[in-house]
This record gives sequence, structure tokens and C-alpha cells, in this order.
Amino acid sequence: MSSSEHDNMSESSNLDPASNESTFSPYSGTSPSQIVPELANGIIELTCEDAIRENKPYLRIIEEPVDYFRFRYRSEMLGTHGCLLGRNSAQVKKSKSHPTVELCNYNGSALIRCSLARHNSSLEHPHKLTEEDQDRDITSLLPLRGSYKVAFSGLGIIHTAKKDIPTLLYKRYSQELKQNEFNERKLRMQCENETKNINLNIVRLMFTAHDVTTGAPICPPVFSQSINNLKSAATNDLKICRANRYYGRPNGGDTVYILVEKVNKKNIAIRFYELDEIGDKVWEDRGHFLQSDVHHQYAIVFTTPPYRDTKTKTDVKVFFELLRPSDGRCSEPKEFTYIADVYNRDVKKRKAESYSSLGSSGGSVKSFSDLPLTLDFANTLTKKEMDIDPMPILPPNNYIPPTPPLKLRLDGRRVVTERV
Amino acid sequence: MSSSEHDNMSESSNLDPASNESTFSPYSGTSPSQIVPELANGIIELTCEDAIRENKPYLRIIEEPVDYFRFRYRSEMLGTHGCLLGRNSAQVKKSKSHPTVELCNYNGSALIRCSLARHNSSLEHPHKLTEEDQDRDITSLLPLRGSYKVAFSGLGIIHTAKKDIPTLLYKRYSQELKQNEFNERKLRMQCENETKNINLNIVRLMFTAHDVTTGAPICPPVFSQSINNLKSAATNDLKICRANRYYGRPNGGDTVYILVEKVNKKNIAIRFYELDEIGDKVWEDRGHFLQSDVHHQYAIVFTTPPYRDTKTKTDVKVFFELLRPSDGRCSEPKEFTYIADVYNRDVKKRKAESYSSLGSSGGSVKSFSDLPLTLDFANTLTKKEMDIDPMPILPPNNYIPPTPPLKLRLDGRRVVTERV
DNA sequence: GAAGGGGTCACCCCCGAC
DNA sequence: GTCGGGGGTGACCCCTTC
Repeated sequence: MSSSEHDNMSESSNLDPASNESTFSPYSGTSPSQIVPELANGIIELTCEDAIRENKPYLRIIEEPVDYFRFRYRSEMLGTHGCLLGRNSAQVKKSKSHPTVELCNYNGSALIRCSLARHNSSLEHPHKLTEEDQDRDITSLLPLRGSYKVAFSGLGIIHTAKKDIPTLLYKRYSQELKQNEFNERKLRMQCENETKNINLNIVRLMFTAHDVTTGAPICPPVFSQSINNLKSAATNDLKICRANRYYGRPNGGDTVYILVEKVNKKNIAIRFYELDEIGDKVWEDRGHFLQSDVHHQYAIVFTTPPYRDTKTKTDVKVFFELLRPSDGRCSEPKEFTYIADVYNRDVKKRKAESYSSLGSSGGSVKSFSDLPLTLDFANTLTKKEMDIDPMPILPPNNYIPPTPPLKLRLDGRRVVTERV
Repeated sequence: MSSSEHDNMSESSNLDPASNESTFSPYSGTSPSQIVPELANGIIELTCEDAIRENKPYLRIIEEPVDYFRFRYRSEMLGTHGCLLGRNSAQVKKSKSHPTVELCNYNGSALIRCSLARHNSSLEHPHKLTEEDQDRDITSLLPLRGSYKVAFSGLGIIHTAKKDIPTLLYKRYSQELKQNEFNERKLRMQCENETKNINLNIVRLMFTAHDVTTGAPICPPVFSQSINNLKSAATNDLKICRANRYYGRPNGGDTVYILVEKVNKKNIAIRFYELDEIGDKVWEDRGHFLQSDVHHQYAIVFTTPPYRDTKTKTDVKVFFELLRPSDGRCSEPKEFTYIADVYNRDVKKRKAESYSSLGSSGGSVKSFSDLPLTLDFANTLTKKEMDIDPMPILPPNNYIPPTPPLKLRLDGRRVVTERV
């Protein structure tokens, strides 16, 4: 209902040559939805503004990637399974967008590289980006048809097997360090430990700009918003597929069966809330269930919380949704109606609504068939039980590592790059 | 309720020396539940009777194994996960039984071997039996404390990885055949094909008796009933864990949510039935749902069938259960009550039961809250959709291969055996 | 074919009862 | 601890639909 509705994007991968003005303002030539581009973190925004003031080159993201995407193992890459779209891609065909970046305040040729960074640091992620069937750095040469904007279409995210990651890190570090600068066994241990701190279900795109001839970085990198692995119960899209009832009594305690997409019983809650006329949240409570009421990750049996006014004289429309405490994400809400108890209603209403015949359909008064209630449900979720990833000891979020230079080789419009 | 209730077994692994009479009757010295022992197939029984008539030795199964057991991969065998029990093991502790076999009409020493056979042929199964941490043939030397009965306790079933099976078969066949009797490539192909026809989720125990000195078979083998892998959706125990309602209207169409153990949406049905006073089935119908109403193998939303008498004047107790068409197995039934429509009841009853107040608990008349009903459900399960294993082209069920002789080596009471 | 999904195999753990 | 289970996960393999 809410989060999937966007303006039908005007930015697409077919870049408009008319918008190719070398401007200092980040607010030019884009659709209304991008007047305030969402940046990966505060420091980038500052950097941009500094760059604008000082007339220095900078990168800015014009189209963010979608926030949910299925990471694929290399063995799954025989066929094709769709590419990473832009956040504003329309569901309908023919208006797809792709992650897009613009190099501002710059003249002449430049090379834009797209790679994967970790979600909570600027370090490289062990997963790999892929472009169609090619297995090399994802780069694009600018200007492209006169534009300094480039859309990366056809991207996929290759899920590196967990067991391969320590070795991968070891290779990387042992190459970077001189032969005598490290102790092999110790470095291997460090890589094992670092592996534990890498979240394999969240990545960010990292864009870097390089001088075409030297490979030297032109400006600081920019990072996209996080992209969550759609296949993992820790990061997937929460969804209530179906429920057996969408109404209950104001004193709560009604049993509801919901069928949901994969959840983790240690890290899931059900939030009821009410919005007033202007959309502000005026009440909130939780559905009650035990971990054992979560059935194999795909169904939850819970009891409704009491409404804030158990003697309400009128029916009240509220919402309920899934909530994942570890990252605060929630599902699309479902409507739920607290049906005012017939004895609390105004006399006029009571006459009209009560005593409707058993088994008739379509009446506005529902009856409550789940009585007597199952008692003693309690929401026992505790911080300890939720298995939240401990915050790893890593560079803070706003630390930007120096962009390494690239070794370049031209290959048509594509540039083959290697780490120096 | 029904299938798990048995006499509390008197046969246990502690064999009673008193029952060690060399008798010709298979009906002696066992508990009432074994007066008619269940034999794996008809031909065995004939063989037994022939053997009895002719005074020849024969094997008979005294305690069958349980029919559901979790097969474990070798990598899961670090800890301990419980052993294969006898079918009549009591749920309460201290009265466990184990698969038990008796060698009849025989004097002197004999060696009883237990191994795994396929469910639909007498051929050896690629899975392995294990006994505690030992990895060798499971054998026992008879007589044991004067008895010709032997219980195999501490058995586990090791799940051979599917990808390893062609190689395993190839090794076996290429050893059995002479060097020039086979074409390597062709044999490998045959092994690939044979692998497809082996059901890795069903095994049977095969018991063979051997002369201690020569290893020659003493009598034909006997086979236990099938043992199904508890972890596979194709063979596991069907179970309705929870349902949101256990009653409905006689004309049916009420929506029921059930939470179930892992099922295959292409191979599952819901059967309603009614028993008369003497336990005969007098009515049967199906719950209606689409494959898409099966939620990730763990929940089903269905609508109830109409009762045979939609105008019943009294409430009717019936049952519903899960049914797996491929093998005809079903879950424990749950009770379901068709509540007579209030207008069809006898006048006296109507007075007492109708118009009870909304929201009160404990009354015998339930109300129906799921109206209006979801329409247009239809049970569309067809034979074609059920993905039933095709019957492989293999020896018929009653074919018994000649028992191969064993190469023997004594090691205390245990005998180390090798295939000749 | 493309673009999405769902299910499975093999493995890795977890827990509660002793 | 260990026993006797049980649930979840990573990697992979398929299947629907267009």
C-alpha cells in the first residue's frame, strides 16, 4: 500500500543528453522524487556540499538500487534470473530503471567503477557483482553520449560461499602486505574472525571515479543504500500473506492465525497500532505469542492485544504488521477492526445491529467464535533471545578509505581493470 | 489416538531363556500382539510354512522396527541421536524394544546378519546400518544365552549422499563381475539409471542366517516392514499440529486453517469421514483447497465439505485427517463437529441453545465467524499432479535373491564379516 | 529463452531432560 | 556433560510463468 507506491520514474537507463549540463547543483535535471537524493550516510552529503562549494568533482547517486534482491550463488548463474533494478523501477514493464550515478564538476574522460561494500563499513564485500556473463570489474567510461550520468544495468550479486571467505580475505591481505609484514597463521586467524563480522545478507554498491590514464581516484566514493538478500530470513521482506480474521473484541485476547513469509521465531513481533485522521500514531501494542506459536517459520498463532478503550462505543479501524526487532523493518500493515461490544454501543445502533441470525452473511456485526480463549499467552521476546548480530569492531560508518588506484586496459568501451 | 496404541510389549531385548524351545510353530512363546506376526511379504510366510512342514530352518521377525525414523548423514553422527526402536516400544521409558528376529528349526551355532534392503526389491540399499560408533556389518552370533532370538539394539541408518550412489553401485558391480565381463562406460551409465530408481527415503531391514564356519546361508532371508525417513516430505509422518476451528455448518464451506508438518502440495489431501457405533466408516468426503492454499509446506487453508445430511437435526461428530495419495498414509485424525443448524433442530433443543449472548464462553452452540465464505474452491488434485514415483523396472517384490555367503572372522562375540 | 520462484539435499546447530 | 531428539541454514537444484 505505501512503500511500493512511487512516482513513475522519469530517470531511466536511457539517459537524456539534454540534461548533460555540468552543473554544481545536485538538484538539477532530475525528477521530483530526486530533489532530495537519499545518500548512504551523512558524511557523503557533507563531502558533496564541500565539493560543490569548492568546485571540486564529486559523485552523486541519481537512482538508488532496490532494497531487496536475491543474492545468487555462482552455481545458480547458469540461467538468468533478472538484474538489480533501480528503486524507482515501476512494476509494469517498459519503465525499468537501474542504479545510476553522476560525476559532477568534471570535464574530460573518467572511469566509473561499481563494486560491493559491506553494509556497516566502507570495506570491500566478499560477494561479487556480475554483469551478464562477464566476470570482471564493473566499469563504465565517461562521458557517455555527452552525459556524465551512467546507469549500471544488468547487475547481479553473486553470493560467495561462507566457507570460502576466510581464504578469500587471506589472499587479499597477503597480496596487499609485503612478504615479511605478516605472520601467516595469525593472519589466517584474523581472517576467520573478520569473516564472522561480515553480514553476508546485506551489501551496498560503492561507486568510485578514476582518471582514465592513471587510474587515480578523482573524488571520494559514494555508497548506495543497503541491499538486503531476499532469500534470507534475517533480511528478507516481511509479509503477512493471509489471516483467518481481521476483527476482534475491544478487550483483545482473540486468537488469530496468520500465514507469513519466512520469519525467525526469535526475531519477530506483531505490532498493532492506530492512526488518527492526520496519520499520526495514537496507539500501539503487541500481539501476544510464544516462540512455540511460530510454526516452522511460516505461520504465527497469536492473540490480539486489548484496544486502548475496551469500552469503545463504535468500531475502530487499526492496523497490524510484522516487526523484526533486529533491524526495525516491518511488513505491509493489514487492517484490523475492533468491533464495539454490542452493550456499549449507542441504543440506536444496538437496535439495528444486534441479534442478527446465526449463519447469515454480510452483516456488519461479526461474532466471536474462538471462545473460550487460550490463556496465558505472553510475549516473551527478550533482547537476549533475538540473536542480534553484535556490532563488529570495525571502522565507523563515516570512515571513507582512500580509493585505491586502478590498473586499466581499454577493451572497446569497457575498461578492464585490475587492483594494483 | 489409534495407531500408536499397542499392548505394552513383553518382548524386549532382554531375551527370556525359558522361551528357547526349538518349536515348529511360529505362534509360540510370544506376547499376544505377536500371535500373528506381520511379515514383510507373502512369499516369506509361505517359505516359513514350507520350512515348518519340512522341518527346515527359517528366520522369523519377532519385533518389527518402527515405521518412521530419521535417517542421518554421516556428518550428523558425531553426537548420538537415538537408535532404531521396535514397533512396540512404549513411549514411556524403560520399556523399549528393538528389532528382533528368531532362527527356528536350527541347532548349533549360527550367525545372524542385519543389513538394509530397498523397499521394493530384495537388493541391497545404498544406505548403511550403523551400530554405535562401529562401522562394519551388523551381526550377532547365536545361540545367545541359550536363545535363538536376537534383538538388534543401537542401530542407526546412515543416509548415503545421493551424489555418491552411482560410484558406490559401480564399485559394487565391478567387484562382483570379472574384469572382462563389463564395459566400464556402460556400467557407469547403468548405475546412474539404477540410482534414479532407488528410493532413498524408504528402507527395509534384511536378516540373513549364516553357518559360522563357512558363512553359507542357512535359510532364505526375511525382510522387515518398510522404515520411512522422518525428515523427508515424501515419507514423513503426517501431522495436523493445530487448527483454528473444529466445527462447522452441515452445508460445509467453512474455512479452516491448519498448521501441519511438512507436506508436499502436489501430494496431499484432507479426508473427512464419519464412523458409526461399531467403528465402520459410513461417510467420507474431502476438504477443498488449491495447491496455492498450501503455504510453504507447513499450513493449509481449506473449506469443509458438506455433511451427508445438510439438514441434520443434531450435532454430528466426524473426523478429518491428512492423506498422502502417493502411499495412502494418513495423519492422526482430528475430531470435527457439524453443528446442526438451529432451525433444523428439535423445538425443545432450539429453546435451550439458541440466542445465547454474543461473546459468552462455554456454550455448546458455536457461531460461524468466517462468513461470507471464500467461493470457488475446488479440489484439483489429479493423479498426474501428484508426482508419484514411477514403478521402477526391477525384480518383483516376491523375488528373493540367493543369500551370498559371508567371509567370517571371529572377534569376541562379534563376527567381522566381509562380502566374498 | 527471460525472470522469477519454491523445494531439496546435506549439514549444522539448538534444546530440554537427564 | 551426554542422550535423544529437533529446527534452521547454506548451497544447490529445479519449476513456473511470461
